Amino acid sequence: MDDSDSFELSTFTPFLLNQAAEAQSDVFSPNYRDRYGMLRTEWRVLFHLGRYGNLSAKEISDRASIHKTKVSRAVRALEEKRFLARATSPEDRRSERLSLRPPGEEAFRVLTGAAQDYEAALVRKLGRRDTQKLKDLLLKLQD
Amino acid sequence: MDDSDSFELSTFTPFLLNQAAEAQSDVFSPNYRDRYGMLRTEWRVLFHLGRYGNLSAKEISDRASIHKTKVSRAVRALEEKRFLARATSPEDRRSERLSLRPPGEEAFRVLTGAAQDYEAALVRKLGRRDTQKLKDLLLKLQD
DNA sequence: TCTTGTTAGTTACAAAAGCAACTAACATCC
DNA sequence: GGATGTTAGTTGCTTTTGTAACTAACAAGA
Repeated sequence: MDDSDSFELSTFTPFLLNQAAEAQSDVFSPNYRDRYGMLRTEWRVLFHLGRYGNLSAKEISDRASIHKTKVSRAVRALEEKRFLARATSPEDRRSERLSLRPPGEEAFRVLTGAAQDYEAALVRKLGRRDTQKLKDLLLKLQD
Repeated sequence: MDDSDSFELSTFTPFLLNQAAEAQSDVFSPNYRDRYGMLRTEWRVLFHLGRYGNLSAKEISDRASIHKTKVSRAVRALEEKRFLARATSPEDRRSERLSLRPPGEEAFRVLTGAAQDYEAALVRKLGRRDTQKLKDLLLKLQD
């Protein structure tokens, strides 16, 4: 058998990664979608603000590797939901300080709880060592 | 510190998976995008036909877990590139047998080669054992 | 044969993402 | 101070995806 015959799709890592990422997203996305009408990017932005405090859109974009236009739209959506407030930064008026408002903080708590439950279920499924191993490898993959 | 403080984004698996999947796709996608003007779904459909022989759209959809509308559009795009041919199935006229034409087979060979190179680079980066471990865990995640 | 239900594949419309161009604010250099 | 370049964020337009409705073919039971 030649090379192309022996090359199984199930061994092609980008494909596996994509499948796994979509499958996991399908499992978790109902938490933010059904309950708060949020998109994935909105959930990620909310998470960053809740976890790391007030940030600018640029900082979120850099930290989370999300394109600035996606962040811009997510911020507007979260603002319309009254989940966050914007305040022009005094030292640089191009930039805006984003901060969660009480409903946003509440959503952050609920979703973070769901995320922890999700992780706990993952540990039950893969075991603690393998779960950690998976994360380590995924992190290593990003360099 | 309370729970929400201690929950790091970098430990949330769906986020890590998504980041890693996007990063790997950014690395590999130029192979099919720049050279053949293909989208990811087209590459996946091409791969299935090249690797597993003639299939129907439904079979590809099931095997690859790609929604039938995405498969339908990818098949049309590949047809327009003269990469595949359709033939109504004799035993069920709703279904179409899809088969690669010579240019499609050529693209399949080229891209499969690139995929093998990609995997080889991954093994150099993570090591053979860890690469296999990663794949095993990703597969296990999909149940 | 005539319902009733299911399946393969396509299409139409809406939602979302990607990309480039834009504005306004800053920074630097002369 | 004025020209030049850069940065934060937004907007407009195009491409791609998601969802639901649709057609045509099949299947099975009365």
